[in-house]
This record gives sequence, C-alpha cells and structure tokens, in this order.
Amino acid sequence: MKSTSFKNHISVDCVIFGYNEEENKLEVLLIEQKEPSQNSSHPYVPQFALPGDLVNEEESLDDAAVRVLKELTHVEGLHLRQFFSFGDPMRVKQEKDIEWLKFYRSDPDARVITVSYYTLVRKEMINPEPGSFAKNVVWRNIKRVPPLAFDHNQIVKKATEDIKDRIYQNHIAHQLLPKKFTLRQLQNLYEVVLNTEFDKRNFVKRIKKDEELIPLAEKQKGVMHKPAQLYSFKMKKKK
Amino acid sequence: MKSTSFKNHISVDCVIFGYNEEENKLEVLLIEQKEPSQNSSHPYVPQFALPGDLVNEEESLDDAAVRVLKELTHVEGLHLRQFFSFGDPMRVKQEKDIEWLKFYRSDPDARVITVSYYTLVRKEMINPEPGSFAKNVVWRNIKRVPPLAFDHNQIVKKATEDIKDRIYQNHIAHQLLPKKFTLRQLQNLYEVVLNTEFDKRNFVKRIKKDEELIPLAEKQKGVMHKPAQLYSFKMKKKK
DNA sequence: ACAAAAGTGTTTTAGATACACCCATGC
DNA sequence: GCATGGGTGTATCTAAAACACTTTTGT
Repeated sequence: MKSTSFKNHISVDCVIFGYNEEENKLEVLLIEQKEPSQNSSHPYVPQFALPGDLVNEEESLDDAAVRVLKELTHVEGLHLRQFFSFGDPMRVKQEKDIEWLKFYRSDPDARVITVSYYTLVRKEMINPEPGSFAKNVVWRNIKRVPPLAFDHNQIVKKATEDIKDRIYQNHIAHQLLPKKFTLRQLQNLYEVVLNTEFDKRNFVKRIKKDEELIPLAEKQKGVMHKPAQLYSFKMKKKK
Repeated sequence: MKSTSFKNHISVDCVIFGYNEEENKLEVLLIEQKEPSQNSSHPYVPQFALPGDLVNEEESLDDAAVRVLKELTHVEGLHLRQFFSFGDPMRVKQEKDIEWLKFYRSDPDARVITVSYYTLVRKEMINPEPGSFAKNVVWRNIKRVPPLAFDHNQIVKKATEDIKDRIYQNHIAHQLLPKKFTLRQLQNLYEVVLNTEFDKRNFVKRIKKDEELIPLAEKQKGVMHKPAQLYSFKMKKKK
C-alpha cells in the first residue's frame, strides 16, 4: 500500500544571459567543469555546463538557484525566474557525463530532476569567478553555445524561447541599460534579445507605450556623428 | 568533495479542467483521499486533492503524469502540459496532511517536489472512476474550488492563469466541441475559459483568423428560437 | 403574438508598418 | 567636405471595439 521508496536528486540549473552592450550580443554564462582526479580508468574530457547543482534539504527551489549560482560563479543579487523542469531518466546517463558524476556525486547513478531558472543581466554588472567544482567560468554567445554537459543545450534553448515571450513585460530594460542611455542603445537591446531588427521611428513609438522615457539635458559626447539625446527611465504604472 | 546524499521524492500533479458545456462552466477534477486506517491517534479529515503521486524510477515526468492520472481516476489519452514545479520544503509539512502521508508514504517526512501538468478536456468525454488511494473523484467549479491537500490550491490557481495565456494558440477548441457546433457554442467556450464576454459579431471576426469554420448544410433543431447554423472545423496552417 | 436567441455591417479607434531626408559632430 | 549615425513625420493597412435591428423558430 505504501508508495515505493526510491528517491531522486533534485538540482537547479541557471541560465544567465549576459547582455554585452559593446558588441550587442547576448551571451550565456557557463562553467567549465573541474576535472575529476585522474585515477579513473576512463578518459575524461572537461565539459562546459550551466551553473547548477543539487538542492539542499530544507531549501526552497528558488533559494537553491540563488545559492548554487553563487557557489559556482560568485554571482549574486539576481532575480531568477523558474521556467521548466527536466526529468528524463536518461539525462544523466550519457557516456560524456558519467566520469564527472562518479567523482562528484556520492550516488552517481541516481536520477536527477532539474528545475531550471533564467535571468537576463548586463554582462559587466557581474563579475563571475569560478567556485566549487567550476574550474572556470566563461561567457559564450548564445548563437554559438558549445556542446554542454547533460541536457544543458536543451535547457538553454528553452530559456531562449521563453525570454522572447516575456521581453515586453516587466520593464526588462531597466536593469540592462545604464541610467543614461540613447534610443539606439534601447533599440539594440530589444533587437538582440528578439533576434530581429526594427525601424527606429516605429520602435520608439511602440516602446513609449510601455516605458516613460525622460529626455535629459545632456547629449552623447565624443562620437563622430550627430550626438544622440540621452534618456532615463521613469517607471510607468502597468495597464 | 562529493555532494551530500539526501534525496527527495518527486511527484506529478495533474490539473484536469473539464468543460461542462451544458452549464457553460469550467470544472476541475479532484480526488477525495481515502482515509488511512483509523488506528491513528490523530483525527483524520478526508481532503480533496489533485490527482498526483510519486514518479517511478526510470519513468519520465511526462509519462508519470499520464500514469498517475490513470491510476487515480482511470482517465487516459489526454495530452498533459507541464507548467510549473513546486518545491517549498513546507508544502508537505502542514498538519492537515501529515496523517495521510504517514499512512501512504514509507517516508512521510521526506520532502516532495512536484512537477505540475494541466489539460483542458470536454467533461463528458472522460468518465473518471476512483482508483488507488482515491476514494472518490469529483468535479468542482473552478470558481469554487474547496480547500485542497498540500499546496494544491496554489497549483490550480497557477494552471488557471497559464491556460488563459495560451487559449488562442493550438486550436484548443477542436477537442472541446462536438464535430458540429454553433457559433454560440464556440463563443461560450472562449468566454468561460477567459472569464469574460464578447460581442458576437466581433468574436466571429477574430476567431476566423485562427480557425477555418465550415458551414454545414444543417441547422440546429428543436430550439424555441431561430435555429443556428452548424459548423465544423478545418485545420488552418499556423502563421 | 410572443419569447428567445440567431444573424448580420458599419463606423471609429488604435496599433503596426512602410518609407526618406536632413542634421550635428569628428576627422 | 565627407563619413557616420541621429533625428524626425506621414500615409497606409490591419485589428479591435462599439453598436441595434431583423429573422426564425416553438409554444
């Protein structure tokens, strides 16, 4: 009558999108896994992976995501959004991952269900440094994500789709631009996230419905063309 | 170095919305928990709950949702959509739930993370019958959902929000109306899911962009008013 | 004849799209 | 003076919303 008693590991994985304004690119934060001890009989090829790890006892999923991100990358203070859970029994059974699991998990054969989170942040606002089993942290263009550990490529893909659906909500640009910015900077951000291009006149008309843009008594300096007007945001009440 | 080894239970919960066309209501399928043996020192008050149970070893989350729904309600053949995971450590620690857990779980104190699914189905197309630890199955209007076990009220709420965001996608009406239907039937369905009302002229104009409606050589019969034209759907290619 | 819901079009408003030329600066 | 990107307005199209009277049936 009682339910069978096997249990699972629960992990969280974080997809941190970094907005690289200089090059107008979206990048994703990856860790490079530390190599297990080389005593193993199997060859080990270090892999890139999303920052993610097991959830602790008595810790909420949201809290775990924040903690794990901090432990592996020393990045904190971000608002992470849960978007999907991945639980295919085979997701931790691939050849490429078993050596790593053997070394880092007391029960390497255990099934792991992962709850995934993402956020979008201005790349230079965070300064990731490797921690825990991360040998290194790297940014990679989302258009050229390398093969990742486990099913992390699939997770990145789903996060990318999800963020597009939500960009026009929640004033996503507020954290991603400097306090003073030009309309071109704002447009670049939307274009790179949505992977498209807009007519600049039409773009401003649309964006002004969602954002109140305050023109400042200040202009761009040192550019080899007509200097752009600077703006700042004012929070608009939601409709 | 190795990760600590405690584990968790994983469950799935299913929010089955039933469209009751007669009364133009949306209802949610609940089970009534079987009472544990009365040997217990604690009083037990049977509760309503979503159909849900632990995921088996080697079973995908999607498969588990399908299986669990079948075991508890004998309902099968539905397409369930994953929408959110709930993992608050306290979600299985409330007084109201501990007696049930003690009886039905070999490890009643274990943490349970649940992955939630929903679907929307024509109520009379399924014939739920209780199974497993379900003493009974009942439909309840989504506007009057009783207090449920665990955090299931929260799960229902989130599913209700999510389904509204997606009703205009994926031809949701195709499974929910009879092969031959009137425009009023179609409009009623949208109105009850979105909890709103439309002007019938405007509604048809809008819906015709998503759905190709084929007028049949047949009319409603036996009604005490002008009989309505019957239609059927033709799948339109997505834009 | 009455009650009930079906059927039917036009006008107005708002949002989305398409489109091209002049301007201010650094070199 | 030239290269560079900034700044600007209008016309068109499409979608959404508001709105009321006539028709057909059963009783």
